[in-house]
Amino acid sequence: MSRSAVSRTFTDGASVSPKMRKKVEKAAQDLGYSPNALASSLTTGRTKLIGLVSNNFHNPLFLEIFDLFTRGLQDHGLRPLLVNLTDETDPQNSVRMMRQYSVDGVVVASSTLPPAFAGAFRDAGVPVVHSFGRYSSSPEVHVVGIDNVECGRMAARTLIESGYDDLAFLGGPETATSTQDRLAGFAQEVAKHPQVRMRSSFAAAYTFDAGRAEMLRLTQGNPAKAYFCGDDVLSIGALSALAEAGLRVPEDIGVIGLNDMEMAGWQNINLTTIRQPIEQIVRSSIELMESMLEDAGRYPEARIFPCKVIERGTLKPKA
Amino acid sequence: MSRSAVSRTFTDGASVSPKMRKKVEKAAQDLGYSPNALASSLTTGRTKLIGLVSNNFHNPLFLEIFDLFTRGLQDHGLRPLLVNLTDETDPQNSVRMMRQYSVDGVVVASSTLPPAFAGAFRDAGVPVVHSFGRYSSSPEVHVVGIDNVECGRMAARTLIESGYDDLAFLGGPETATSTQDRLAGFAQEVAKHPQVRMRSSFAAAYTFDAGRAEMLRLTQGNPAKAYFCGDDVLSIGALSALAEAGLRVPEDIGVIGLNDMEMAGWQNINLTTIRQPIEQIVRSSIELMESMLEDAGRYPEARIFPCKVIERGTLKPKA
DNA sequence: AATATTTTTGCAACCGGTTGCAAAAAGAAT
DNA sequence: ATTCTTTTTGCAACCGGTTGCAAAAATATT
Repeated sequence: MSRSAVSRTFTDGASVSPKMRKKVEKAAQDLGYSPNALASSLTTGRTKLIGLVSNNFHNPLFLEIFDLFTRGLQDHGLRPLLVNLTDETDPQNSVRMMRQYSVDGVVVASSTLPPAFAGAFRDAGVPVVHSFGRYSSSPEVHVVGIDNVECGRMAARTLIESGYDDLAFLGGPETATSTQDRLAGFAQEVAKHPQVRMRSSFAAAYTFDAGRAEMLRLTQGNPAKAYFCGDDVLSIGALSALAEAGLRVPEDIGVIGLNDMEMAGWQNINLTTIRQPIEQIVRSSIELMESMLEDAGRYPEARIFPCKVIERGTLKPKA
Repeated sequence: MSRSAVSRTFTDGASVSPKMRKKVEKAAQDLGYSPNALASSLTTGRTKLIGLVSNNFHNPLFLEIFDLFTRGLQDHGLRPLLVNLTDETDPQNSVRMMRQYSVDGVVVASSTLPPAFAGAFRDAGVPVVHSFGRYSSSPEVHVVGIDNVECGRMAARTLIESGYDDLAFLGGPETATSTQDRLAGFAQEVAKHPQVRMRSSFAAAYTFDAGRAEMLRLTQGNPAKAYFCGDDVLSIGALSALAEAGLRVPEDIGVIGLNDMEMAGWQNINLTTIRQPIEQIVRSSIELMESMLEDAGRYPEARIFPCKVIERGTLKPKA
C-alpha cells in the first residue's frame, strides 16, 4: 500500500484494483484520514475554490442571491470564498488575494461595480464572470444579467398602459451604470408618447432611507403621478414617505419597483415590480463558470435574461 | 537570491537584509509574483481560512451578520469560506469538507442549529465558536450570543409595564431551542403577576408567511391583547395579518419582536422590539476565534451579551 | 590586522499530495 | 507450461513554499 495507491483510491478514474481500494478505505476509516484538498491543488492546479465577491451587503435581495450562489456552487463541488468589498478596499488587493489562494475562478456579484473591476481579474488570468453586471454588446468579461435599458422601457410602458401620463424616475446613485441605463430606457419609451411627461431624480443609495428621504423631498413640492423606482428597497422607502405624507397608493400616486425581492410580495407591502430572474441568472453564472474551468480562453459572452412585470397593488389596474 | 530569500522577504519577522529584500521585491514586481498561500499552508499548518457555516439564508438579519463577519474576518487577515447548510446536507459532510480544506477554524452562525452540530467540529479537532447559539452554563463549545430566557422575561416585563394583562407568545418552530428558551422566560415572568394571563402558539418557521398565517388563524378566534413574537420577520408577518384583519396596532393589539433588524426601524414598520447586539456578538466571536488560533485547547466559554428594548410604535406607551 | 561575534544567506529536507514510467502481478492465448 | 497482453503497483520527481542548520558575509572587538 504505497502513497500512490492511496492517492489513486481517492481520485476517481484512476487505476486501482477493487481489493486495494478496499484496503485503503479501511485504513482511512481507522485512521480518520481524508485527503488534503490544498496539497493536491498544488500539483493538479485546481482548488475548487471560487471567489464570490460583492459589495451589496445591505440589500436583502443579495441574501437571496448568496443563498442561490452558495447552494449552486456547493452542488457542483465548488467552494465559495466570500469577499466583502467595502469602499476602502483597493480592488487590486482582492485580485492579489484571490491569486494567493489560487481560486479557480471569481464571480463578481454586483450591480454597481464597474465592468473594469471584473476586468482586473481577467487581466490577472483568473476566470471571471460578472453577475448582475452591465450588459454590453461587446463585453470585456462574461456578463450575466438583465438588460437595464429594456427594463426602463418596460417600466415606462407599464405605467403608461396603466393610464398614468405624469411620470418620474426615482433612481439610485446617479453614478451607478444600472441607474443610468434604466433611466435611458425609461426616457426612450416616454419619448414615444407625446402626451406623457416625465422627470427624474436620484436617491443617494439603493436603501430604504435614501428612497424615503428623496420621496419626502418630492412630496414637499408637486410630485408626479407615478414613479419608477430603481430598486425595491428604494420603492419601499418611497412608499413609506408617501404614507407619511398622507398620500394614497395607488389612488394618488403609483409606484413600480425593480427586482421583485421576497419582501415585495409581503401582503403589507404588495409592491408592483419588475421581476429580475435571479435564479436563472445565478444558475447560468455557475454554468458559465464551470465551462470556463474547462476552457479558460473562452470568448467573453453576455447572457441576458428577460424581466417581467409582477402586478401587485401599487399601480392602478389597467383599464 | 535563493528560494529561501524569497520566502523570507514575504514572511515578516524573518531575517533578511534590506538590500536583499529590495532585490526580491523588485523581481517580484517585474514577474508579477506573489506567494502561494496554499503552498505555504502546507508547511506552516495555517491557512487563514475560516469556515463560516450557517443555515439562515432567509432571514435578512443574517445579511447584516454576514456583512459583519466577512468584514471583521477580512480585517484580521482571515478568509471566510462560506457554507450554506441546507436540510439535506449531512453535518458530517461539512465537517469533512472543512478538514479537507484545512480551515483554521469554523464559526457556526445560527440560532437554530443544535449545540451538537458545533460539537462535531470540536470532536474533529477544529476550533469552533457557535455564534447566536444556545446559552448554556456548561457549554460543549464556545458560544457567543444572548440569553434567550432572559429575553423572554424582558418581553413579558415590557408588555406588563405597558399595561397589557392578556399576553401571548408567538414563537418560531416549537423545536428550536431559542423558541423554547424564550417561551420559558416569558412564562416565568408572567407567573410573577397573578393578574396576568398568557397563552402561546407557534409559527412553522421564522418567516413572514409563517407569522402571518399563524396570526391570521389567531384573529379568527379571540386573540390576546399583546404578542411577543420570537423574531422580527415573524412580527412583521403578524403585523400584516393584524392589518388585514382590520385590527389597529397598538390600540387594539400590541406587538413586540426580537432582533431589531434594520427593517424594524423602517418608518412604515416601526416595530418595537428587543435588540440583539449583533455587532458585539460578531466582534466577540471573531476575537474568540483568534485567541483559539493561538491556543486551540482553550476551555469552552459562553459569552452572553445583554439585549435591550427598543421602543417604537407597536406597543402602547407606558403609563 | 587579526580574531571574535553577529547577521545574512543558501542548502537540503520536508509539508501532503499527484503522476509518468517501469517493474510486478494477473489474466489470456497458444 | 510458456509466452504475450493487460492491469495494477511502487518508485521517484515534482508542485511551491518553509525552516533548521551550517557556511559566508558583514560588524565589532582587541
